[in-house]
Amino acid sequence: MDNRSVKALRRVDLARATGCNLETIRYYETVGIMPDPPRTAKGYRSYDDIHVKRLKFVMRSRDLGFSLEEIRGLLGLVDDRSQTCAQVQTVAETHLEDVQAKIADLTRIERVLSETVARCTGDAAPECAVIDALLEG
Amino acid sequence: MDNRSVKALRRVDLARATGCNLETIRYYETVGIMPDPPRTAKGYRSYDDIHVKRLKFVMRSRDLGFSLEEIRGLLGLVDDRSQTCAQVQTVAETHLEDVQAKIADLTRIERVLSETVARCTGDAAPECAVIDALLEG
DNA sequence: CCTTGAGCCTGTATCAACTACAGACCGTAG
DNA sequence: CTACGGTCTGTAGTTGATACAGGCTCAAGG
Repeated sequence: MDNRSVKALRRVDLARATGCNLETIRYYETVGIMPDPPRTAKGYRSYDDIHVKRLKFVMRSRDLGFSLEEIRGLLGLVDDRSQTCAQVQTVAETHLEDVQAKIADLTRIERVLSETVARCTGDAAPECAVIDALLEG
Repeated sequence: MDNRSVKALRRVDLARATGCNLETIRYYETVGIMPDPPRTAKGYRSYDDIHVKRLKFVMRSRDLGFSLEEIRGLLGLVDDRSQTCAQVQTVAETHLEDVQAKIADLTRIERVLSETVARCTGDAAPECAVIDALLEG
């Protein structure tokens, strides 16, 4: 009988299965993003597929720029599935607006910066358009 | 005789003149971004126009997303003006590339996020496209 | 049986860039 | 005189990890 899918995983296995840093897993446990896993008689952490799934969820969310606070919220909604969709939509839309605001900020910065750099002669002189812009702003 | 321009400023005056947080000024002093200002007989910090100028430079640079490390570098070039332009150009161009990379990242995130949110029905159901995307990714 | 190496455990320190607070002192106006 | 607002220092907290120290355990190879 094939029970690979319920095989107990060590921490290093979980790290390999997800690509997550070993220490980061423990960090997520201490801050409550990941549950404290069951322990073996000797006190070793013992993981299984649900941990792999949850950690992947967390990593994908982090990859999309959700904060750990936001992820905590999303996980709560996953765990307690009632009225989920509308609430998730709110979290995601708020985050989307944050991301769009950041893009707008960075785009402004990019414009100012590239305009300024373009005025740079790049020679060995002590006069520099970038410095002037920063000094006179 | 009008000597407003050389009037000694207290820390709170410097904060008001620049819009910088009071505590941030001290922080910049401890990390060497701002010089330790002269003290009065009673040990109070005493600032003048050069501090205002320098702090404004720092704040404009921060606003453009330069790290304190990068700003330290720029300030060094301002203080010791020899071969400035070419070196400043290098710092600014590297930073510009960082900014562009961040914009690219965030744009990818924005696309994924808005596509996912668009599939959201937003109703009171426990099924949610966002959660599914994060779970199955 | 013993050693070796890999893995486990905990706790603590470090990073950026601030922010905030505690506890004490000072200086001036009413 | 006392209240208020300012100053000083030192230290802790924030976010999201990452790294290391010091010690324990386990499985495989000789």
